[in-house]
Amino acid sequence: MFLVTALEMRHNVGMATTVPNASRTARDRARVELTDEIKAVARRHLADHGSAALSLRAVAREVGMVSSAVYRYFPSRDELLTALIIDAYDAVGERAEAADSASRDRAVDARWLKVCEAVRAWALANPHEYALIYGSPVPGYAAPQATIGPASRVPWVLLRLLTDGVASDEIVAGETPAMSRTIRSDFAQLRRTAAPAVPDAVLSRGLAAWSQVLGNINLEMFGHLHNVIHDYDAFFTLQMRRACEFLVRGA
Amino acid sequence: MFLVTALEMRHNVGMATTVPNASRTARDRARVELTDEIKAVARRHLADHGSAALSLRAVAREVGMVSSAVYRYFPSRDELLTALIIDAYDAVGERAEAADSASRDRAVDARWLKVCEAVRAWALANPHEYALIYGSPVPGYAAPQATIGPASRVPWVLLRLLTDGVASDEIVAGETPAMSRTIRSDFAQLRRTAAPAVPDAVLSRGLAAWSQVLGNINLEMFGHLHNVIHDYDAFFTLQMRRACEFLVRGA
DNA sequence: TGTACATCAGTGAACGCGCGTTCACTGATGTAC
DNA sequence: TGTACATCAGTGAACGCGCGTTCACTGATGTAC
Repeated sequence: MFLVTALEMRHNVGMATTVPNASRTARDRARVELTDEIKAVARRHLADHGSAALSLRAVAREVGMVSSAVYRYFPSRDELLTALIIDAYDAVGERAEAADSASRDRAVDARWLKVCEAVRAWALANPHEYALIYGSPVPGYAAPQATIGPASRVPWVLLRLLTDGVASDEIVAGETPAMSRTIRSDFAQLRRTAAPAVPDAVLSRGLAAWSQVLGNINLEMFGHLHNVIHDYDAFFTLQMRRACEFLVRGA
Repeated sequence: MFLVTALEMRHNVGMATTVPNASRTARDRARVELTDEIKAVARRHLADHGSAALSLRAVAREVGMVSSAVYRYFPSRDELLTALIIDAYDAVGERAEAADSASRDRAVDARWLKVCEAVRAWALANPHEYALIYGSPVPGYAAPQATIGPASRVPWVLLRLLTDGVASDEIVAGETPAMSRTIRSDFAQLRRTAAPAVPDAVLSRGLAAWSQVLGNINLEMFGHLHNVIHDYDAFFTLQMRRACEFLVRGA
């Protein structure tokens, strides 16, 4: 969970997606369209062969270009990967934000559940993009600064839910477990950055709930529940419901 | 979490590791040693370049063989990968079992915590082997039957702890959440296979605790807590302690 | 509005590389009599 | 114990493949006057 401040967020969000009508010349429009097409084809290749096997040449071939032409759009294979990673974070972030605002008038625990289910639904629909951002990192690839903003969108939604829930007394502080000074200071910084007035105990339970979301999705998608659980939908909802309840009740 | 019955377990466990003195001829001993050396080198290459980039030729070069010679030991690159996966499952399984038996005389929640910490310690010490088995799957690679036994070792330890805890009343059933018929039948089968007399509520909480172990390790190892949490050791222990308490107390 | 120049997308050949796998072979090690 | 034969590890050349990236180029699109 990367985190940036709200200001940085506003600056970063949406920068990765295209800006359809801002540029007017035919050349500019063609450039935007082809950039998108390259990314779309690359995304499909990701789904077929995984991120490590993503090949500029194969993508170029399918787009109908000669391989060197792709370099007019992305300076290297890694930059293309970065673009895909940013798009993936933005896509799941958007789903989470949409799920949150669609349930704006409901209780905080119900909204939390909706957001978690939106994340899972996106993951199931885009397994390789999910693996790209939440699975094992691509070997030899270091995520650049530009990914931090998009990567923060989901955590941001969750932290705002915690903040709202604490403010409205829908989330109770509960017992504060013993914790070291370093952890308390980490939580204090998190509070300052993104979750005003949310007590340590709630932040801790919030992170636990979030780790359970990703843990469950990983177990499910990477086959570790094979032959154990058969109705994944129901199982996920069951687990998330309980995690939610624990989050808001603190016990 | 794959699962096999206890009988299959006994049959599978240890089959992947070497059998030092069972074979006597110089040729056989050399074969065992070289097989191990190839795997050791391959493991190191895994750590350097990731599983997708694991190259038979590179491994052969470092072992000091010509590339085709490796085919005397592994019929293909995928079989070598399978061997590494089995070894990884066996390694983490062994650590979990050792942690469990080392704390045999303690309370069930303490033992659970020890097992979780052993899994994390192994993951931190062998990040790429961890990614190999609990990260995103290797594209184009389908795990064969032979991995199921070793993959079951850790879940097996945890399920036995649940069974013990329920038997000794250290784990209380707690409230049983509403769940669908399919889920109840999945739990019933799990109970039959591996966790006699453990009620649905406890199985459900147990799976939640396990998903939290993997969720936390993923968040930590794959960089999603970067700049948020600084003392990962303390954070993991804090989260696991709370997960444990919830597991045994059921609320 | 028309022209001269600048910008830029896309081409095609080339560089140098590493990969998995097959195959016929040599020579050392093991086995049966 | 010695010999004839079978087994098997390792060699080296070859097959056919795909990769990322560079480079000088052509021709179309855009811009300034």
